[in-house]
Amino acid sequence: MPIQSIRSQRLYRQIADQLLVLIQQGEFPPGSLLPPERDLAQKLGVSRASVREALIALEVVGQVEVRVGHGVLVLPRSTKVESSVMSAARRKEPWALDPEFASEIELDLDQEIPPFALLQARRFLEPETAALAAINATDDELAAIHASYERNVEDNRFGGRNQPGDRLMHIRIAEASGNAAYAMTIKHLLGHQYGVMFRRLQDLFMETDMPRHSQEDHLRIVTAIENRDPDEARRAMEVHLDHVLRVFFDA
Amino acid sequence: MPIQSIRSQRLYRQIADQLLVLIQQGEFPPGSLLPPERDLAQKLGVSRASVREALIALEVVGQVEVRVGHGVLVLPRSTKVESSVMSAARRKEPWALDPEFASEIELDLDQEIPPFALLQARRFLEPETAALAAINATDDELAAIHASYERNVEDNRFGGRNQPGDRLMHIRIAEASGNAAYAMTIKHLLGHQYGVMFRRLQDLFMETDMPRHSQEDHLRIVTAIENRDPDEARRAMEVHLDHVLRVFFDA
DNA sequence: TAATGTCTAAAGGCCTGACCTTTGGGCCAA
DNA sequence: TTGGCCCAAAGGTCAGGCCTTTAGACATTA
Repeated sequence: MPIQSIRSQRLYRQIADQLLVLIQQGEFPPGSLLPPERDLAQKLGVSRASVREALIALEVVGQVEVRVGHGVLVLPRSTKVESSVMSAARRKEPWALDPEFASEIELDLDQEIPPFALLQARRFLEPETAALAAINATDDELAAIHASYERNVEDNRFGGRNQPGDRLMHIRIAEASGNAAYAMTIKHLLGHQYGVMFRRLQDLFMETDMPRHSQEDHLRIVTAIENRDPDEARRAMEVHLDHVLRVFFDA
Repeated sequence: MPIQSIRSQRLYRQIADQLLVLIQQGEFPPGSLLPPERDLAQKLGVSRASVREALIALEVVGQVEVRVGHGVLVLPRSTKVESSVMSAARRKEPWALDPEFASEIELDLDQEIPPFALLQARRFLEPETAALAAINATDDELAAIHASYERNVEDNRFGGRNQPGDRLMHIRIAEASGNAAYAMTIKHLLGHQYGVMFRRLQDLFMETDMPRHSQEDHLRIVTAIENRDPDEARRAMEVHLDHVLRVFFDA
């Protein structure tokens, strides 16, 4: 008689868990700010005190940084957290690691990567994911892509420097490709775009009219995917990333 | 002129620090209960909410355990962890994570990915890295690639089921592409090829003459890279991965 | 007598609403 | 431009309340 021990998780842990998931899914990418405590409390249907407790838990493990009077900053995944999480995964599946293998290879997966390298990799990868998305996306996924596009439009309206909607859209497209490996890869690549160097470059090109330009690109991509036109989706994504690369290159 | 940055520590950290000191001084030895939250709040002259935040911080780092309706239990802890917690709290450095907490958090970046998806992604990505490696590899990197090839030959001689040399070679090639983002991505993709499903499929095709076949493929790739022939390297890698895919597909 | 059920004080869990402090951007004057 | 001022927004903290769980005292029953 296997009895399921019911453990009503304390609220702050449930909240922290949920926030972590959202962070991992690209809803709140590293470098962005979480919604204000008050908003979170309202959206989650809990009190602000509980949200604060969750944020403190996340702060203690190095996932976020709370800045007084400013907001809650999502930190890039620290290697420390990553590794302990991975070791947890390992515990679950003992086979995960060939010790001999691991010791030889730098499994330092979170080393800083030059922005240009990241963009080049995306330039190679994402046109393919866009084309696949045009073929494989479910209706839900189409809706998710469109929602992220709308969000990006919002971002631009307020002139936000950090564009969660942008990144979210690229992630949603990869997810819609029907290949989880692509989705994972894009998430990783985007998760890395928050190093110091990237920040500086980003500040630079926000001076230009990149955002509007970018928005037109995005619309073209979304439209192509919704029209189930893989070739056009691929082209549109290529054009978009070429624009981004161009701005970086000029800088 | 060393300027002392004045930073009014947030209350919960001051409280947590003080509690840690008291615990270390034996005021609240491991196994004992802390005073009730309400008492602590009164004695420290702060609100109960702040005390709770401090307790949660201590709980997250595994220093105490909060038992509903009972009290706050002091856990035994190595001094090493304690001190690093305190200094980390001030410096905002990533710090050791309470294993229990970590295991509760499911980071979905480490979700299992279907073997086929992984292979397809590699099929798309690796021909490119091979071509880039043929162009950009340094002499050291060429040597590393060759060494991993030799090792794979060794693996096959002993008929090892788990082929570290194989994976190593693919990683070395990606590293030699001159783009750290590709290297990281390949490492991630290969790091995922140890799920249960993959293992089973692998066992299957080890029955075939795949290893020898694979070794020929590898030689062709290595040779092309060493000859600085990107097109041939790309083709060779495509052929190799098509072989692998074929075996999987038949299974 | 021993097992079982009931009551209750105390402890943590959570919420509401208020007020304070810090931050950052906009605005205006020097 | 530069500097100062103002103000909205966001986090920091507090007070007090009500709910839920726990564990032990106490009463009940076989």
